[in-house]
Amino acid sequence: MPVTLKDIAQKVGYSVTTVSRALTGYDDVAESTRQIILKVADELDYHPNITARRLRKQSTDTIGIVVPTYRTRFGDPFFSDFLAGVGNKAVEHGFDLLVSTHPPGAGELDVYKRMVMEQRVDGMIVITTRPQDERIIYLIEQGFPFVAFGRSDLEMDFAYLDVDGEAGMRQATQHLIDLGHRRIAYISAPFDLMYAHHRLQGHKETLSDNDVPFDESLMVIGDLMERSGSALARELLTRNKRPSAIMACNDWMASGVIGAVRELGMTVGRDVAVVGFDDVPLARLTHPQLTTVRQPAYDAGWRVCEMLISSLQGDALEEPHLILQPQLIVRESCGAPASQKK
Amino acid sequence: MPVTLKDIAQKVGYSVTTVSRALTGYDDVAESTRQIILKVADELDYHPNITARRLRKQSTDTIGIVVPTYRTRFGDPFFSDFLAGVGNKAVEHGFDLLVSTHPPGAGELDVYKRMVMEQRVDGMIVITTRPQDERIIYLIEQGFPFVAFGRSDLEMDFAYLDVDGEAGMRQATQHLIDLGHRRIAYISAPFDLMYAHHRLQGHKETLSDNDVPFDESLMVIGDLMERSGSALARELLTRNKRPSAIMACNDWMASGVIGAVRELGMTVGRDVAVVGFDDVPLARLTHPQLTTVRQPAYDAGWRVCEMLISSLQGDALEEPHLILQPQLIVRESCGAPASQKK
DNA sequence: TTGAAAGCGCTAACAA
DNA sequence: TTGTTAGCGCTTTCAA
Repeated sequence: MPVTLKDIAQKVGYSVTTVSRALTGYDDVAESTRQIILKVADELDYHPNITARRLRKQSTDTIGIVVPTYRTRFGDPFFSDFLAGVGNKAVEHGFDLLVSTHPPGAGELDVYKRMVMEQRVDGMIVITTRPQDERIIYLIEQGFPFVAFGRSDLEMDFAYLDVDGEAGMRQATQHLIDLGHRRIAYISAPFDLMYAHHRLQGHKETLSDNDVPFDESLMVIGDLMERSGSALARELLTRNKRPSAIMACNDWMASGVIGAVRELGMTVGRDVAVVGFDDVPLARLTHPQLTTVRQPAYDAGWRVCEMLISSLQGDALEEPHLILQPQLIVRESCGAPASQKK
Repeated sequence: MPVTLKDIAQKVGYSVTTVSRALTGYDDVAESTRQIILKVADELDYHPNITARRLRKQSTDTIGIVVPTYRTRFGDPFFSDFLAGVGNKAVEHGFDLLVSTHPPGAGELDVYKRMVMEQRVDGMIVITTRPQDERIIYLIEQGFPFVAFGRSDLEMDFAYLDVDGEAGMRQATQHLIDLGHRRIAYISAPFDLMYAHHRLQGHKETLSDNDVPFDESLMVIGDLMERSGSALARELLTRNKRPSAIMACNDWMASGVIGAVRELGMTVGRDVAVVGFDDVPLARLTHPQLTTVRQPAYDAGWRVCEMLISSLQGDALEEPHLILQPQLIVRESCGAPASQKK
């Protein structure tokens, strides 16, 4: 049986209240009594019952996050680093992290509702935002504290941190154009993800800035998995007028592209340039190493969590809309297109 | 303000007790009253306060897990799949998953103590077990429910699920020997991890079974990261009598080995065979594709969680010591050693 | 079939 | 400086 305040109170002969106060560090307890109480609490190895405290305080000091699990894994390897950042920040401030997974399909919103309505958590972190995001709409309507990783396309205002996908794709596209590429294929993420729009926009604008027409037929949509990257690349590269470069919306699809290029007997970086997005650890391990756009996943998780904790502690966020700048990491998977080299 | 039982009671004119009973599905409530209560509860969008229920029931329906975060990421990419498995299983049974991270260093045990003593969770999952595992000793001493992923080297008995690392390394080593390799380097995991011992044992036994002497100098210890794999490989491959094959205790180090081999101007699979362990998604994406031993991470997480939930629900585990068999996945990174091919 | 009362362990307003 | 009292929202005897 766990030790309670009552046990200590009985042993020291003070009231439960006094014991509580002594242990919580109030200054209206005589130093001598405090010493006795502390000593006994220590002897008995007392730890407060967190549930009772929560009920009384009407707050849980817990942050909720729902991680999409696609088939048998985290939807995106990006999330494990993001989650590490969130977790470390939460621990630092004494917050618990309640992680729920949700296999693909409907019912995602219910997970949020449950966390909110049953008062399991004090605030939530929303990831993989969508243009019309019902989770965000719900949380705003409920007036429930949350911070999103990613923007949305709603009228309503809310706190978020995002990585500037537009700028990221600008850098990447410009890089390819500078290398002489004109026929650039683009493997997008599904457009129900908000970042797919930002990234595509950056891509299009950069083409336009350089007077390269955007060729609709060179844009295809992948499902973020490696297989879809390789399948789409195979299709793109066996066309009559094949692209000289392929950009993918994440590193996993890009690595699939690399595999497909190899299978077709071409050489990445010479025959076809490949660019990814995210800079997950994998990107350094492909051959040739992948040129990609670095998103600071751990850092983003850390800061999103920080924003949420600040607002939970009543501090108005001095900057409720944070945009981190991604960074083009040039490795080996690009190069001047074959035609130029001759 | 959230709706409470009291609100409903007031509205329908019954006592809180009756409302509680009606909502919890007791059969000693008149059907007519139940209907009214259910209707009003629905109208008011009532959801029970989970904290109050927990305090009353003295149980949290929450499972705790502490994920080691090494620098800025999960210590092992393996964990994200494992965690997805745990999470999906927990959700399925209505359990919450409380995830704590712990940056490297001391104080790991304190995270466990806090979860246990403050009664945050009903049971725990322990991962990355060690030969003398203070966390396991602690949990056993406390009589606190837990299931470990991995074995230990303690006198005491406890429930665990493990992957048979010995058998895994047996298969891998035998594979290399069958291909004609005799000088096989072995990059171990640190020996404070229990599985490092099992895997090495499998390796040694297989050598011995095939009358290949174990050469102490060919065994080195890595830190599980890619860099250490490449550094150690560089060292091994620039020796006078260099190994014809290198086995690594996980895929990340193996991918580092592949990189080092390439840098040294040798060819993986022809000059040097490389074998990994885990079969993380990365393994299919290296070039050449990595021959490795598959650990079913998602499945392991799923089943560990299932074991824990069973025992929390009072069912004695019919099989408290589960060993999953890993599977050698032969891809392209091995081959007959160069000398044999001639 | 329903309700009153007690209490899970804690904190906090108020009184002494 | 300390104690009394009340109550967070729920479940569960026990009695009516």
